Amino acid sequence: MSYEGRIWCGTVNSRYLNQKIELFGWVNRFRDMGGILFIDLRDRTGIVQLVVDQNNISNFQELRISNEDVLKIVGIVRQRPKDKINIKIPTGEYEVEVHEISVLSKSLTLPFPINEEDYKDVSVDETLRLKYRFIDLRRPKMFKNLYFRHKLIKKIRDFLDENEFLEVETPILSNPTPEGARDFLVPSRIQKGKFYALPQSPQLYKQILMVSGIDRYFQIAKCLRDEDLRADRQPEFTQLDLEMSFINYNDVFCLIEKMLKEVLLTTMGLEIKVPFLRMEYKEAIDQYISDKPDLRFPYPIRKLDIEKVQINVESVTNDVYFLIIPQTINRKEIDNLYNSGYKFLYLVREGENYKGTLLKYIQLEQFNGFVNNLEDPELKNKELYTVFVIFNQPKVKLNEIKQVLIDRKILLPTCSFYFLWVNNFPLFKLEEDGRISPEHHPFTNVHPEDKDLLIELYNNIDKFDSTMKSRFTSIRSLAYDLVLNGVEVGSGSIRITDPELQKMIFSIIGLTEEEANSRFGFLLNSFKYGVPPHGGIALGLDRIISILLMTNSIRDVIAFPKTQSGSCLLTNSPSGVGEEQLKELGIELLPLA
RNA sequence: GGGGGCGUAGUUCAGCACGGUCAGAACGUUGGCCUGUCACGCCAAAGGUCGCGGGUUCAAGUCCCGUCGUCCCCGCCA
Repeated sequence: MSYEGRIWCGTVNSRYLNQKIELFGWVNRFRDMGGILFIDLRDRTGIVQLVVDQNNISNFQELRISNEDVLKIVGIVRQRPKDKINIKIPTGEYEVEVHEISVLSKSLTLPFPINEEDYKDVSVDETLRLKYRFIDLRRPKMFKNLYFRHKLIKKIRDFLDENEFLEVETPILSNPTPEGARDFLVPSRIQKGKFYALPQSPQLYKQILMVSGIDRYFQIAKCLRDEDLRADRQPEFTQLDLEMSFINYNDVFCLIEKMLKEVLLTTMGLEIKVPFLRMEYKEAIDQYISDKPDLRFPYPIRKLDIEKVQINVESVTNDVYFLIIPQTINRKEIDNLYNSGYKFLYLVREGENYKGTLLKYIQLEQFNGFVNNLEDPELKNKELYTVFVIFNQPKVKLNEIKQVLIDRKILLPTCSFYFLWVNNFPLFKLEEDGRISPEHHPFTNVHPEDKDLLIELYNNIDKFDSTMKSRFTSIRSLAYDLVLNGVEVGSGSIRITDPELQKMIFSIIGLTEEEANSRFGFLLNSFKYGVPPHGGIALGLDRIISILLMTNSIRDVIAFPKTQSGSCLLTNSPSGVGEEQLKELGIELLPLA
């Protein structure tokens, strides 16, 4: 074998011309021509063609090569004749004349094809792929995904290292974290009846590390949440978790922007514009009906000022909203929308040509004046647009219309990747049962401009009924999300370091001092010994990688993912455990319902 | 917890709405031939309890009920 100077199949080139080399790999395909045998030998770097001539190989007749056998060969790299060059593969100018060949191991016939050509127009059932994940990962596409993931994470580590960050590992056997999801529990054998919780995030530990003066911490951290799965949600997932001292949120934004710019450039040659657009939470909800707008489609839903733009419809009793798109939409699609139940007026302008139901309710000149005054970078060409107007309906309807146009690919994205900061999330949300709970987590700092409001509401909380409690949701926090293509890919905040404020928050969310101390006492205690102001963020790496690689689900960028019911089809986890093991843990199972 | 899709040779699928020559195709696999192929070609062959269980019917891949698996979505979760 040869570790030193190993030559990879996909890298055979002129450097090795006429040299005797040793190659290892899998039989990707073979073509037996009778007296001559061509083998495409594959490793993770690619394919090279081997030529096995019966004149060179003594045991030619006994060779019973089959696909996916593992071979070791020794041979001479040759230039292929001009008319025999295969331009489809990087090594296509060369081939290896085999002098020695040995089959290191045989392979059964694969349960599904992995050759890219065989694969082109078919997608194998994912159940099968997951059961035979070891074969699935041989596919160049899957290897590419894992390779990219590796490189991205390595570059992130390098970048943060250069910026004085320290990677610190925090425990997996842990206590419940304040993220609000269900915990995975691990029974303690030594202390029967007690449980560890697997961390939903390293949140508490990283704040402790700030008290410890680590100052800049990060971790490529496994996070675990016992909630239902989705295409972009796994019970265990990987976050880039980081925390910094003596910073404000702007520092976090700049750091992440700089990091992503550098990392995406070096890993995929992608140039992204920084700084990313920053949008107030309120604005996002107001204009895009979402706290994670997809600004590849930068068309807000806006209120029409009917003082300035008259709409002569008698039945307008409520706000009028409009959506303007810088392109024309044909009649058929508009009819389609209308027939699927959306009620709207519309106007399509194409040069001096105006069409649509809105036409007879407006004064065209006035309306054009209004459109021309819209400050909308997407509306450069104001002679080509479609406007939808609705009234007496929630503006969500207009957003749904936009979504239908996107789904039907009538509206096309204006770019491939759009990063966005959504800033100043509310500090609290109101639960259905009337409780106030943290929108992010209870250590999120209040926005300085809203601190007085918080104190005022807090002082009057006893007088509030449930409807008045909703006033709490108007308090802004120093929490922010990073959004990529309409997907939340990161979340963070500036934390509370003022004990009085922290007490207030616990009190508002209904946590008694006792409960707070039992859950987070160690953190609160540490804050008594000199806590620096700090904040941070966690980026969902699986999601980011999945979006960048444009895979259908995050499963395609995770080596061994779980199915929607939380199973690993490769290992058959989760599985039952024996009586003995349960007994040792002091656990008795209830009968299955 | 709820809604929806899918489940037929090793694989990808057709067949199901209208029950009865419907056990089919392609690729793959196996055997044979072939010294320049590269998705090699040619000849031949094997291969399916139609996810599982029950029901309706003279008759069930096909209709009904249940169940299991998987995928997508809502709830939940950043």
